[in-house]
Amino acid sequence: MRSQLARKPENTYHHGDLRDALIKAALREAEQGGAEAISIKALAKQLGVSQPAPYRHFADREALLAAVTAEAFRQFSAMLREAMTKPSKQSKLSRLAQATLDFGLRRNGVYRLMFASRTVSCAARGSELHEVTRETFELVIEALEAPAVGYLRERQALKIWAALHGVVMLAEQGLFTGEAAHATREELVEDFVNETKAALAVAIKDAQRRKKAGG
Amino acid sequence: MRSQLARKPENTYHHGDLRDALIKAALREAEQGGAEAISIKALAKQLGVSQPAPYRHFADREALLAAVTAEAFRQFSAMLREAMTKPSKQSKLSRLAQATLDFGLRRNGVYRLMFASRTVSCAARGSELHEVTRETFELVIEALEAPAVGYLRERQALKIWAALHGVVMLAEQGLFTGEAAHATREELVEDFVNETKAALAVAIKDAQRRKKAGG
DNA sequence: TATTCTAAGTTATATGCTATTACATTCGCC
DNA sequence: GGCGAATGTAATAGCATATAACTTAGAATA
Repeated sequence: MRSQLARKPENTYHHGDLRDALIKAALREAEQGGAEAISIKALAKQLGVSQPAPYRHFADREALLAAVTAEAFRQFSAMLREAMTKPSKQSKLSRLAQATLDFGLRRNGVYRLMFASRTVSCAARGSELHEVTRETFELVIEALEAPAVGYLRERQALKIWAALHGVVMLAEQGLFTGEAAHATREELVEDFVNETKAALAVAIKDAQRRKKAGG
Repeated sequence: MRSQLARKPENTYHHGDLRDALIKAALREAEQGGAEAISIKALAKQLGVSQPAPYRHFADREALLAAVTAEAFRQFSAMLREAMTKPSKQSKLSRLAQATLDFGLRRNGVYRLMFASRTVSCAARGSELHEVTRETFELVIEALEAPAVGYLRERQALKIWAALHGVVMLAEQGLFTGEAAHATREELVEDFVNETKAALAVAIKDAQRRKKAGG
């Protein structure tokens, strides 16, 4: 590893860290146009290597996309983690929700790469990509700040996670910009967050009462 | 218009209805692989016309995708309408929700084409595509079977719509198949439906009470 | 009915991307 | 210092989008 730079130093045969540079550059390209915007050829040119060089590091385009998507999930997780960690008056869940919405709208193309492409759903169990998606979901569970009672927590995590993704999707589809949309994305997200908190509180209290009565 | 068939009759110079045949064939291709699976060249071959023939009907690939997506929305709307219309013990909203989930999972590729591609978000206001997406959303509002009180109805429609899309998305990502997912998609959808009904009932009663008190 | 205009098709071709093959260079290890 | 593996390059095949120039059939009208 001679270089951490995206661009290859001049007059060198070997790039130094082409694999990593490819992933980073591809992520930049995906920022706007999603997976479609990622072209092996264009990346190679951009990084100053020959067109087939990337194939030394990735079997084919799909493999590159998988690696890029995994990196995107890591960045996403890091961002969520940061949002959850920083001191704030708001709850962890609220901050996670806002961060998700923010990521989905600001980094539109990357978001589509992560949640709306065939790449993820085709990821084999045990693959790097499959792992990072699971790890991200763990963060959602953590954000609930609730004890594990049966699978109540997982269920609520799935629900709020689904709702958040739905809001991002509709926002990108333009359903919030029409005349009929007299609810902001932020309002809806806060609604979902509050409903989740309420449902979780009720369900857990209920489950514990039942347990006490039964034992 | 000599022919409604997908395939061109033999020994004819003109196809007869190539535009329509292209849209239908493209939709078939998208069924599995989404937008990526749609290739102008392949479609032309399939329909027995020369490779550039489609360009007589669509300026470029994007234009074809837009038309295909619009057709997909029409089919989707028709399916929702049917689900809502048929006699059943369940509420309209419940049936719409189940139909949406069903469509999203069965016709995965088409669903991605509709809700997860750049095509829709780039559709200009007033375009055919923009219109059909709005019409579909009108169905959701209708399914609530609630009177219009301010924008409460629109707001709840947006919420349930978002939630449903989120469930489809996570299901396709495989978050429901892991060990941690001890909630079925159907359960979650029914949860969302019930919450929507409850919230709507409360909000409308509340608004009407306030109106009576104010007047 | 013959003519002519236009819509819709054809062949040929330019350009860009993926991917493979065969060859070249450098790095790291012994 | 030499050798093998890793990592690059050049050349090329194959497929997709898109355009240009030409051709045919259908329809509209004199």
